[in-house]
Amino acid sequence: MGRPPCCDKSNVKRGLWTPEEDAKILAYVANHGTGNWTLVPKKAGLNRCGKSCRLRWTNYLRPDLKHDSFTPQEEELIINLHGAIGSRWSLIARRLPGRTDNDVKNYWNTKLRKKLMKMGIDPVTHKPVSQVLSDLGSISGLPNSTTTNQMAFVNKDLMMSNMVPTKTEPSGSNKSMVENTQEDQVHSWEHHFPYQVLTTENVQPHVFSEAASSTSSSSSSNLTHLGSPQSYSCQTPHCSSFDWSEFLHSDSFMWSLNPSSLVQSEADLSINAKSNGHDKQGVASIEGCCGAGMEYQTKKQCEGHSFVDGILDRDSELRAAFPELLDASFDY
DNA sequence: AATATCCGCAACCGCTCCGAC
DNA sequence: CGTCGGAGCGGTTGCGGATAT
Repeated sequence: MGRPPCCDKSNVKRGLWTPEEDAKILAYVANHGTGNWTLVPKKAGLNRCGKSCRLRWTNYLRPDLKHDSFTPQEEELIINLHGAIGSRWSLIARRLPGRTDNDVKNYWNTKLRKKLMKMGIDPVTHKPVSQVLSDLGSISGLPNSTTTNQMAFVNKDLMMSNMVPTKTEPSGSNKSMVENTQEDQVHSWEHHFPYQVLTTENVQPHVFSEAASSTSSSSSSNLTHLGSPQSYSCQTPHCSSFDWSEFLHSDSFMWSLNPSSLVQSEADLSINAKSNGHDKQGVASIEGCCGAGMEYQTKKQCEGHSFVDGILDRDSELRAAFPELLDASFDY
């Protein structure tokens, strides 16, 4: 039994707003302020759902909104924050005065996501594509048939895009690579696991052919590796037949794209990794995520802690944090 | 010039959160 | 403590303009 609709949708106007309707909203808000949007249509003389009125106001009519294009600084901030907290658009938007969550979300989906994919970066995990593929292939103890199915839930757009990592971004906007955080890894799980339960046999050949055909030169070795079914028999980082460190080293240049890239440590990210709810903790937590993280990477490097070591450390941490994923009973 | 395709944005949908009762 | 309902959120859809054929 779901909750009843907020209004009678058959009797309210939908679609684009007219200047007259906008004027009514503006006049109402000027006189009464915002709040209790369900009453606004009636009081303002609009044949619209209250929810629709609220959206129109918050996404378009609010006087403090910017309507010009995103600046490179805003762009970089969005990428960094998305890397840190994922698609928490409202939280990201709060860091961008004059922008709404809808603005940020649309900008991400239409511009930034594609930009990252062209750079060979998975926009979901903010990891190099080859590493994402490696991660997918390295889930332990899977029979070949299951493992090949995993490939079908790899971001289709990613497969369709130019997967060749490029050292130089033509536009010169080599956006920050965000070092993998535990949260990123959790995001990876969150985004990819649900798809594993799907029956994907019909997709699989397509995906593999996409992967193979769209791959060339520098990254071809990695993907050929993945495209070979027998190579899935054992791909844990500690498996003798597969050296993850060596594998990752082949992409290490990706991680030096921008030495001044923003990075985060787990300590910086106090955000609850599983905070899918609209927790307010995240608001405060992201405050510190764009600064101090730099020190973390530098410190680690100074300690002789290589990037690959970091990945392996985090792999161990993740395995410790999610032991059920290693449990044979955990059925994909 | 006409048509098809792509792309960006505004708006909608369905869900969760959370405060009031 | 449970229910109700407003508010807010993220994902998705669909329209209209831009671009390609």
